[in-house]
Amino acid sequence: MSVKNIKRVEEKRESIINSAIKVFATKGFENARISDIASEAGTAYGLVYHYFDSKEDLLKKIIEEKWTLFLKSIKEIDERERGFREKITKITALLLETYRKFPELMRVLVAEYSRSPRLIKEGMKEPFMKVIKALERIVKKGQMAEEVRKDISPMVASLMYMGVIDTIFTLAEIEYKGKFTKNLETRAKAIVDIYLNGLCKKQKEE
Amino acid sequence: MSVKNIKRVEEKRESIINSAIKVFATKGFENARISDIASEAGTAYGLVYHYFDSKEDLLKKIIEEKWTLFLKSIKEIDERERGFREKITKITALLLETYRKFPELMRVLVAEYSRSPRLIKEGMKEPFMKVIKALERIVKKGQMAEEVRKDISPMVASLMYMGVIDTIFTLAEIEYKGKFTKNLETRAKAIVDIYLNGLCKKQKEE
Amino acid sequence: MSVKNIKRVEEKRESIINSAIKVFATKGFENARISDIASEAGTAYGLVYHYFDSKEDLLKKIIEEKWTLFLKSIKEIDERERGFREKITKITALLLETYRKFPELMRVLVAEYSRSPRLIKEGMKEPFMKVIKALERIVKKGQMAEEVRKDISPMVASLMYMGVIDTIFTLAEIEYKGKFTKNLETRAKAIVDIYLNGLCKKQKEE
Amino acid sequence: MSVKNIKRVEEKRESIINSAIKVFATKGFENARISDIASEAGTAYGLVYHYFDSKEDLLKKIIEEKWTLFLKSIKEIDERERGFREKITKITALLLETYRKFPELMRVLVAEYSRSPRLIKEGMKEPFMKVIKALERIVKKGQMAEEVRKDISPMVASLMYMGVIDTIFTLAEIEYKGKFTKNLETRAKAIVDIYLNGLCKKQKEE
DNA sequence: TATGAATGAGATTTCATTCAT
DNA sequence: GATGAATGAAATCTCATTCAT
Repeated sequence: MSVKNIKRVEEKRESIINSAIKVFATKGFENARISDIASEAGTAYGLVYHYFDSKEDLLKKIIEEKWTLFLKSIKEIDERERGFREKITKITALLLETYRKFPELMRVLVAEYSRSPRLIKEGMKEPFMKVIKALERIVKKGQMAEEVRKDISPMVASLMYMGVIDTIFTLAEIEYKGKFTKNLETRAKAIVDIYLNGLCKKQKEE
Repeated sequence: MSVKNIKRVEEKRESIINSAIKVFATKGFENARISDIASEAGTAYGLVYHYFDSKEDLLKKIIEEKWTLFLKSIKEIDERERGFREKITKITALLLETYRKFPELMRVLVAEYSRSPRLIKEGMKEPFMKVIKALERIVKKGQMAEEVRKDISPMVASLMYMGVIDTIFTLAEIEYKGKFTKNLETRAKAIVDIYLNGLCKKQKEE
Repeated sequence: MSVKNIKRVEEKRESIINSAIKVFATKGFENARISDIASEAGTAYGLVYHYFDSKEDLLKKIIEEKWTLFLKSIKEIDERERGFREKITKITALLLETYRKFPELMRVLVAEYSRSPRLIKEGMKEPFMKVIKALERIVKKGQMAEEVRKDISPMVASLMYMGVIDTIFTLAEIEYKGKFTKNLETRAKAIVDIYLNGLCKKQKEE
Repeated sequence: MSVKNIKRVEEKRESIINSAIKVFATKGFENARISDIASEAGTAYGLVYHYFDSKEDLLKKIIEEKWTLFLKSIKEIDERERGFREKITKITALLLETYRKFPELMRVLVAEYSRSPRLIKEGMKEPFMKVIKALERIVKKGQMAEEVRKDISPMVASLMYMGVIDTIFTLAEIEYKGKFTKNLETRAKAIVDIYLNGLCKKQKEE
């Protein structure tokens, strides 16, 4: 096979993945039809089965590939940035920027973890859990640097960060119908700020 | 119809609702079959259609009825308790206690809002939004009493509180397989504490 | 049982029959639900089964009872009137008048014979065939009186008369939406006139 | 797709249509099951939904396609033949010949108009009404040529012609169980003759 | 690779009918 | 008589997946 053909094949696969993301985000996994995805990608539906084993496999590959990309970026941010606040700020900026560009992608990635996790088939939570683990390491370093409270388990702090991101996207859907605006960005920062500094005013005696 | 019969009918309806909650929580709405719900309730599947128009109607009624109960309790707590922290603590205790007793119910109620809201059919978000509105009033009072930061919009604070609850249940699923333990309770409190006081240590100069 | 009760029972049965006629005419037999008929009659649907064995039995009884009434009237007209034309005119007037008063009834009676007759369950064509037989006798007398062509079999002439009636009702439905008007009456007479005198002008040499 | 494949696909579709005609004619639309049609056509029932949207769509397509064919033939006859009687004779011959070859088809086509027209879903009466319109033009020309009575509206005359056809098929069902015989043909001609020349003897004084 | 015809398990929903009260 | 809860057979329709071309 020529190099050009390999590229064309890769493009086709990519195109199916992107269509699947759009359809999964719009209709949800159960209501997404392979034929929707195929026609969105401009191919015959039979072709989907050349690249993926099944509809579930397609979702699994999306989750795996995309979370793995984030994992890489998160690790890079962890290495590059100094303080915990800076790291969280950068990671949030990355996720928001991705949402701005590919809102459907983020909806799929986050929806698929925040649904009742027991429903998630084996092999789909691993990529997400790796991200949690990476976040845990960041929290731990923050605790060692006396920047983060030590009475909170890193796992809990990480899971809650993902909840924060989920909340931001829920807000985006409810109030902004998925459109990214300056206003939304401001509110997103406020949500992260609650996570970091709390909703209540500092109590004097502390 | 005799009083006894009315009661029996009400029990049957209740029994179908409870079975539906269990099945929706276990398999998810899309994968729940009416026949699962019926056999769980010990009735013929046709009977489900005596009480509910469709599977979707069944979910809608559950969401409506149950969130409405919470709405009532939240309003009572708002009236009874003084400070913002006390109110949030009491509401959280109520939700956790309900989770302890009926984990499937809480999974259904929360899952149905945290799904991409666009997927939720009209008529299902209203009850949830009423709860958000009730929380907003609580936040506003907290701001007026100088207990809550005024730079956060009540709507954002309320939505984030629901995200906090969601995170608690996600944790319960991931780490405790849905079983309620003392340990989980402690961690739940920690999560609410982050929401109220922040994850980071207080900065001296502030 | 008191006389009053017998009457009340008879009224109930009548009321169910009339509701059934309305519903059968509106939705067709297959799409008519027993519950439609019952609620139209203002009773519980279970009660229908006190008076009739099944939905099919209900239709059968309607066909039988109502066609039998017509059969009686047709025989009376046959005895009372002299010429063939007079008899046909009187019978047509009777059917039209009934249509004016109870269009649904006529739609049910005629629809149930003009549908592909093979589909009609045993026991439903008998009453209709008795009417055909009565018409045949009228035709035969017309032939004996040299008023009716002798080259047409009475059975064919009778069947065609029913087709004429059917055509009138089809016209009423298509052009007048089932409302009886003076205009419709004029056209109905024209249709019967074609039946009696032909559509074409008389040929001179005949 | 190769030419051969296109042909095979077309054959399959045709085969489903023909099976549907048979089943609709035998059991009636409401009682016809898609699985009956499919097994009659020797395919899986799912395939029916590749070619048609629903059972109703299948009937609609049949009505449309087949009446449209007749419409074409009727127009041709209108152009080719001279007198009104000749045209009616030829059209009748066409319909009878089709009945001889495909009795189920004719039963479906005619049954679907003679059912209470209100029951017929939108989009099904149009093709039939086009035929009526074509017949109306034929009647009008007959009137202009002084061959047809002018006191009859062309619409009424056309509708009645369809009633005549319906009567012929009813006769065929009742007396000949759907088998086409010489005898039936003679009687069919008699029925059309009544339509053209009337059932009664010419009155002398006219 | 690419296509889309073909398959059939499986789900929802309807509703005539029964029957306990 | 009257009611309507309960039953479950049966029908339509969907759609993931296979596979011949």
